Amino acid sequence: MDYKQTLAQFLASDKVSKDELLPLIVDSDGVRADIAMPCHKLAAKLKKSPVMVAEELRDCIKKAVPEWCADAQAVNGYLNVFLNREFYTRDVLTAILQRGDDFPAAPPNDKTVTIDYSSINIAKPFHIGHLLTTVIGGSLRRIFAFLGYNAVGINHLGDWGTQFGKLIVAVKKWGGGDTIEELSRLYVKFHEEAENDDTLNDEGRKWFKKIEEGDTGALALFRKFKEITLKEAEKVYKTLGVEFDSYAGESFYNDKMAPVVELLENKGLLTESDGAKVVDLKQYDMPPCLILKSDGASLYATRDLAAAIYRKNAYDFNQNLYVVAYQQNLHFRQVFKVLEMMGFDWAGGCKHVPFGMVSLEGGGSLSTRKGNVVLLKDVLAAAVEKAGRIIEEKNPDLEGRDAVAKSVGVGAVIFGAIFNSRIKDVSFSLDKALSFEGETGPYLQYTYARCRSVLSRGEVSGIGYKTEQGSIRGLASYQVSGGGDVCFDPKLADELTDDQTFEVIRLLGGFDGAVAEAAKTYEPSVISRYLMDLAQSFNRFYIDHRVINDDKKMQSARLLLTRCVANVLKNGLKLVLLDAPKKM
RNA sequence: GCGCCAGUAGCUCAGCCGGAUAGAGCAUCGCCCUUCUAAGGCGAGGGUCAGGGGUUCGAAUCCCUUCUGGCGCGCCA
Repeated sequence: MDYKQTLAQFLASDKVSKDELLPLIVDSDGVRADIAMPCHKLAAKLKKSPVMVAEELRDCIKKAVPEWCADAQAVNGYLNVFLNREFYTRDVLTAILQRGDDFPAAPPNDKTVTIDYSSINIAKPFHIGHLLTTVIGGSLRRIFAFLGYNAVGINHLGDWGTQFGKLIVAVKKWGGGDTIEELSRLYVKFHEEAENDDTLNDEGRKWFKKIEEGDTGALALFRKFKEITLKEAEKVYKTLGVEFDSYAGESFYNDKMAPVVELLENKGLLTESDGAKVVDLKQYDMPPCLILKSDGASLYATRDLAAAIYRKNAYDFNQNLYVVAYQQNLHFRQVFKVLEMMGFDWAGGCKHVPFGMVSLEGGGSLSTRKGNVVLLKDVLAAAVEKAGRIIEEKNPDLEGRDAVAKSVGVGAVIFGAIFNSRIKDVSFSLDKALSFEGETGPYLQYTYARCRSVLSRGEVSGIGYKTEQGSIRGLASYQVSGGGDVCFDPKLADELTDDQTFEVIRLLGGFDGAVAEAAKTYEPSVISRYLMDLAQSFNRFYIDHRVINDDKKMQSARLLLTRCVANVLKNGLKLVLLDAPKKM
């Protein structure tokens, strides 16, 4: 529903092309105009005054007012255009209703995007530091899938390294290690003890070597750690609604790094430096990228190179995204540059999607080694518990209250993580994570439930609805097209033209733009913000406009609008991982 | 020291590919449930858009610079 396009097309002439005009046209505030064009740039080009240009364009519209346009004015060098509200309303509402209650994904576009997110470490607890990458990545996966991409979610597990040797030492010495909590305690204890006893570290290294060599005992323990961790993590993923297509992590790439090193060698990219093998990046103003340690062992970058190449071969991606904290900015710039130097033309499709740092309120930093963590499952449990209490208080008879409490509580936590731009640092506050008022997930869910509540009444008395049985009540002349079970009667549009109502409709028309923008910028928050605007606007409409009333035509119009808001909210919420309960 | 990122209301943040009066939420204060869910709505107060230059008809937005904060800069990931 982008009428800027339409306007640009309309105004295009042999003097100015559509493409020149389009970037000049802006959304306006709905009062001075719906869409507007400051004419100063154009005036300079045409060597006329902006006032004159605006007037000429206005006259051009006035001469033959197109059906989508209501009025055009020239004010101080601005061309102000008002949309024909009825026309716009018909356009927008019809399109939304045709998509049905569950918007279908766009047809496949033959493009693949791989997304690396969450990427937890084995034998470490799932804490709030992992929340951002997990939900941002999970949301991006849904957004790209919705847009018709083949979206591949990859959990690049941290399942390799000396820490597993250390854990084995701890298990052998102190026992336990059968649950994630025990593993986490052992990990902390090990580091405490190792402070005074360095031989522990040596033993840890020895045990890790055994894992590498395939020692059955060591391997069995290692696998157990992995199993325990994944089982626990999968519970959290299920709660969050986050999914993966692959769990290929560090251990998966063990046998895939040697060929990469060889390739680097053959291309003459490796140089020796203090005993280590590096790729020099001086000409790109970056420090060298370490490929092999002086003892010949591989490094982080080596693994990421191997993983990127593997992903290209396995998935043939067009875009390869890494949802990883911004601390690793330099690392990814180096890796991508090395890929480019290796001659992979797809290196440009690799993108780091950075996000901010999570710290604990009061200044503490998260540290697994010190045991200074807030477990995600605890936060989620607290949120669900609180949601349950509120339901108990406000709506004790609610059916399925446990499920609703879960949707709302979890929704609050997820939404809190996905509402701000990725790049912002976060000081984690439980109070804020458990906030259900104002700009929160529950606010959106509440608005949706409010819509459903109205609709459940409207379906009894309204026209314009398909009943449960499938007949269309009072709609003999209406045509149903597309996937929706409801259609919009064009005659109803004149009931929805007041400012407050039209503002809701304007916002409804912006849904696809918001989703596209979110994908383009890898920012799920664009969608969260959009939904917030829509919900706020609907709530204002709701307070001032009674939907269920005696004027059946007006009621139908408002019911259909409410239906559209509900559907956009529900489908938008899905893209940012939130459920939309019908009642709460 | 060098590099990257950030600095907008008391707090958390939108707005940043230049446009006409800088917007939300939280917090504070005051209103609105005998009509569709008050997890809601309305109103009030609160801003040198970190400071200073510059470009432009027009700058929170672009450029330069200073300050403040975060992060990174070789054998961890």
